[in-house]
Amino acid sequence: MEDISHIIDPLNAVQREAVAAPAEHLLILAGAGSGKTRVLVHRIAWILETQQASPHNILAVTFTNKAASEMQTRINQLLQTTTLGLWVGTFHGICHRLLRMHWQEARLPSTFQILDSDDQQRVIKRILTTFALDDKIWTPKQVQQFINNCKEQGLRSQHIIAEGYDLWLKQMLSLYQTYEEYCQKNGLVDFAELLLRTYETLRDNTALRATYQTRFRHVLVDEFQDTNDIQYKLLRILVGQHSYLFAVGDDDQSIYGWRGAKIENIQNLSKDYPAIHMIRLEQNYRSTGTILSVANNLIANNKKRLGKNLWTDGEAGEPVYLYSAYSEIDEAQFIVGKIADWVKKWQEVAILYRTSAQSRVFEEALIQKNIPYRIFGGLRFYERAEIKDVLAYLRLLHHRQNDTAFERIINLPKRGIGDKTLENLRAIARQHQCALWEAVHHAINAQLLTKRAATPLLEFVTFIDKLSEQLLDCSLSEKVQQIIQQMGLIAHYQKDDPIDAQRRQENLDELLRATQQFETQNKEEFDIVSAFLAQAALEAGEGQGSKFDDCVQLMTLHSAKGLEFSLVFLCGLEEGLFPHQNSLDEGNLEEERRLCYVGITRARQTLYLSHSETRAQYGQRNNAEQSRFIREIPSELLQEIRLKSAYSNHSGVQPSITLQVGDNVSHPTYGNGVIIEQEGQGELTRFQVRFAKGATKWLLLAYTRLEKC
DNA sequence: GCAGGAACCTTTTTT
DNA sequence: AGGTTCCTGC
Repeated sequence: MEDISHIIDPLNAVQREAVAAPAEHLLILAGAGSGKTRVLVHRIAWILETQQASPHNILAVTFTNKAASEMQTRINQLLQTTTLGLWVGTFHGICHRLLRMHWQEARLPSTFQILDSDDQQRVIKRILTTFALDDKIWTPKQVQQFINNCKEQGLRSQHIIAEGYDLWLKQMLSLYQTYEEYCQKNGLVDFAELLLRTYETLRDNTALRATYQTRFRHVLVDEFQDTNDIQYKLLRILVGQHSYLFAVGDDDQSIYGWRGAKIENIQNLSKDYPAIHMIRLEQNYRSTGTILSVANNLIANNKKRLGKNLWTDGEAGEPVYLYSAYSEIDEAQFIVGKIADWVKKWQEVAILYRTSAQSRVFEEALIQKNIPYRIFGGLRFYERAEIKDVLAYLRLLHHRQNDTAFERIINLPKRGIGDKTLENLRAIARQHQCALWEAVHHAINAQLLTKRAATPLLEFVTFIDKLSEQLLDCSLSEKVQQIIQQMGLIAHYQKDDPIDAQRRQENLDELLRATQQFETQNKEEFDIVSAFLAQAALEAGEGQGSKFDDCVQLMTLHSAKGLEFSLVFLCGLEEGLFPHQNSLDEGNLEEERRLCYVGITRARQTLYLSHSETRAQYGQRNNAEQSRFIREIPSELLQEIRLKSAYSNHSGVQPSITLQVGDNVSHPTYGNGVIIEQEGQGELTRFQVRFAKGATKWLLLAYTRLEKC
């Protein structure tokens, strides 16, 4: 046996127990910062180096591409050899791979295309118009959600029975069925379909199932608490009689219930695999004792838990700070002020918030102080309109029957082909049971269109055919380059929005670079265009290229999962915002609390919590109550930086009522102004202030921060 | 068919 | 407030 000390030695006793456990089903309940990924990676290395299995026998599943690539990198680092045959990937990536290999068994055309959620919505929109339903009630979004929900539960339209007179369900089912037929006919596979189709194929095909059950002797799953129904079913079918499941998860970090993740799957494991061995990783290596204590106290308020208490043998560290701001602008300025004092790397600092809309004020404050920052989330690279435009051309060149691509670019750049003409084309396509591309030829041959519509259409198809022929022997990147140049896309964006055009141009350059890179990395690929398009759909790419290597990180709590920072600001802790009103309405308070727990446990060294007494939302300024999550943290763990001024008698900060009519004042949110009227007494004194910016406001002294100037 | 103004709607996000 | 989609008049 080879020397395996390098795999075992860096681990603590419990981690070692998990990594070197005998071949059996294992559930690792790994608390935040307890070395979850490390255990997974070392487990794989241990299996390989103790020669229990070859790379070929191992399947490791993650939820995000980022997690998958990190795991692959760390495995390679640890083993110092290539691990050919080892499958590490996302659920979707792995299913895509299986379907490409077994398209016949899956009853798919070999050329099936992946529909991203944007494409999916377009298809649904199109179906909805043919149903002629009230579009106020039947929105594409709702239908999309219904279909995806069904698929995520493993249900086809024919499996659902609408009882009695549930007309809504009946209508949804008929839409779902039409959608299924449309996708099947056109060889389209949406994200949920990748999983469902793989599941069904393995379920219905004994030989294939046996092949993979024998092959994958070890199935390892990361973030198990995030699995939904179909993912769980898929895992169950992949793990055969002689295979072992290694599931790593943390019920306290389950924050994706709203998109179908089932915490119950963790409990189901013990039912479905009675012999499963449960190991708890509770020692935290990330945060200070105080931060952990805050996290533990908060999460203890949740009833639905398996129970777990994180501990550390490190220092208690600094207290956790709490700042009560007057407005979200005050909050941002305080936080950015603290960041400006930070002497280590910017990338060690994160501002976490509940909703993306909160990022703006921070952005402005950071720009003002000249601090580099990066906002995560938002539109991702391959979701950008200009990228999707070029890829639609590529799709159409490659596959003239692709209606989704056709519809996207038929009038882009503007060719004078509008909705009416397109509607006619759709009708013709339906009539002849053909693609829109062929419908154009029918229409022109049979003279079904006005000259005004026919001329640009004929021009369009001729041009595409010509371009296609011209690019036949070109490489992927040459094709993309020619599309960008010959279709006049840049000029179109220039006309559309001259300010945005520069950025779009840069993105297109980036796309070109990505295709060149893809070419060099996939030299032996037979159908490189399809491979590239699939990758673009499955890996939508980062939100924005990191313009700076070292910048402050701004992100929602959801995107912060799995990351850690020395200095963390968790802001907007207000009732209605965090916990969010919608979650409260839907009874999902516990998930919000877990989200808060995730946020707290991101911090290594210093954690600031903040809330604001007022907040501008939907164009209105409202008073905001401090979040219950703050109240659930024992006050001795918190150090308040500025006490809530309103009505607090223990604050020590008396609102000073030395202002009077005629005084020039400044306000952190509205700027400078002059007091023109006064009413009320004591804490309830109100001033009417006319601000230089034009607004005149009544302000309750207790809730605002007016300063004489 | 298209541009520009009115009405509408605002959680989280991956694949 | 801001962004998107919808509607109307040219």
